[in-house]
Amino acid sequence: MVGLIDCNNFFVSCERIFNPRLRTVPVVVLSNNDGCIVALSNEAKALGLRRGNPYFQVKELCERSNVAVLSGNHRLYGDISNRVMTTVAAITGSVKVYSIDECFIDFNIWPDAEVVAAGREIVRRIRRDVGVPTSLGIATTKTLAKIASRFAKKYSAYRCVCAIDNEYRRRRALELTEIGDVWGIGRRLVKRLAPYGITHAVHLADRSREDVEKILNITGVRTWQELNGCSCIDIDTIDNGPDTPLQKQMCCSRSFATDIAEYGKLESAIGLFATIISRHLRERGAAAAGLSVFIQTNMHRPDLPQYSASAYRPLPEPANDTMAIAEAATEALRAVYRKGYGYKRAGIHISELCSAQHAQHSLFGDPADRERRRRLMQAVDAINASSLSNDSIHIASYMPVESHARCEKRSQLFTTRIDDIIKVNFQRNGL
DNA sequence: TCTGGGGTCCTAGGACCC
DNA sequence: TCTGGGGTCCTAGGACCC
Repeated sequence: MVGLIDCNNFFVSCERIFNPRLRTVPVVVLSNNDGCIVALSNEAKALGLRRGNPYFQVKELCERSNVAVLSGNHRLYGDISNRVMTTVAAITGSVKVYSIDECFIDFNIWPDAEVVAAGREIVRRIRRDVGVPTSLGIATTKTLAKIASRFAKKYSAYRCVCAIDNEYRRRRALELTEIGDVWGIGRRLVKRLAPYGITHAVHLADRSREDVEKILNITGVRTWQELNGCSCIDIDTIDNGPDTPLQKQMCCSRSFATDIAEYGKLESAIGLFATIISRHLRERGAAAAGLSVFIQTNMHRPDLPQYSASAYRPLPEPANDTMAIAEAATEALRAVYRKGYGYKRAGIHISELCSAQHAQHSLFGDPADRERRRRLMQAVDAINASSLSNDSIHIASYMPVESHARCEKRSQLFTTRIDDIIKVNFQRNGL
């Protein structure tokens, strides 16, 4: 048996830990730039708000209904996520982190009869030790566990834990689950499946393997197998131990608060992305052999001239130092930039990651220079880590985040910044 | 006259996930 | 005025290899 822990309305729940006033009112959390809603409390959902709503379209409704509106505070969410995962690992011995708010747990360590009780204990401990409400689904495959966790969240009678542990419950769950709610079936596939009368999970599960392969493809067949109780999606590929395989791609991109037309401003934005992405590379002990830069005009404004393009640049040898990345990225930017457009979004994308340790050096590179750069970046990282801002030292062509992104309603860094720790004032003599 | 069969790697694009 | 960001896998097609 495998379990899936899913944190309820995760970003909102993180905010509610440190701000009890938010616990009784509808709350939404916005994306970068305060653009869209990315997380909502149940009260906000009840008002008709949905994930993905552009904020400007629902701003009035939010104000009218006294919705608490927050900008995303991702350092806080990352830290709370770590606490959840650590708490689970302390009970179960291991945990497979799937996303910031989800993890898989191996339930085979308990006898079948004790699975639900063990699950309840995990949920209780996360609530008590971290302060986040969660839902737990338990089943024989990950796709079924996902379905079970939806039931656990949706129906209070389950008291946060739902196990699909026999054939009757599996059939019943598949009958009640719409096909679009199945893990791996998105909007497009819902449309593709509709003409075949496949509207619920049970319809897909009951088709033949050949049919499924014809209508979908090999990934569809895996989903079909999982729905039928045959486990075939490997969680070892999403292991998180020290031997975690390196991810395959990395991307850093942003939308701008206002369109950018001047090349110089775009170059400083690319300088920022280069800074962020090379820091991530160093943190993971990885290096990039090449990168591409993309720029895009505002596609929500068809009345303006549209242009989007990307350009690839190889690096002379795999690198993770900010200067080398920024240099290649700037060169790529020069290749794609066209005058006369207002750019809304830009980014750097790396798809050739390798381990920095085992990188193949260039025959013509200078080992002494390589070592100097490595030590320089080490020093920069150390200084930036010890300062309150992440970016005390940075390359010259760099634009601080605040200057181009809106994040007007961000909460404090309650758990990761010393100045933001909650202060409690005790008063004596009944005052 | 006639032009195989079995591979790999890379890229772009499409689909999905949270 | 105003519409997120960071990933994954799969497929098809082109270029190349022996």
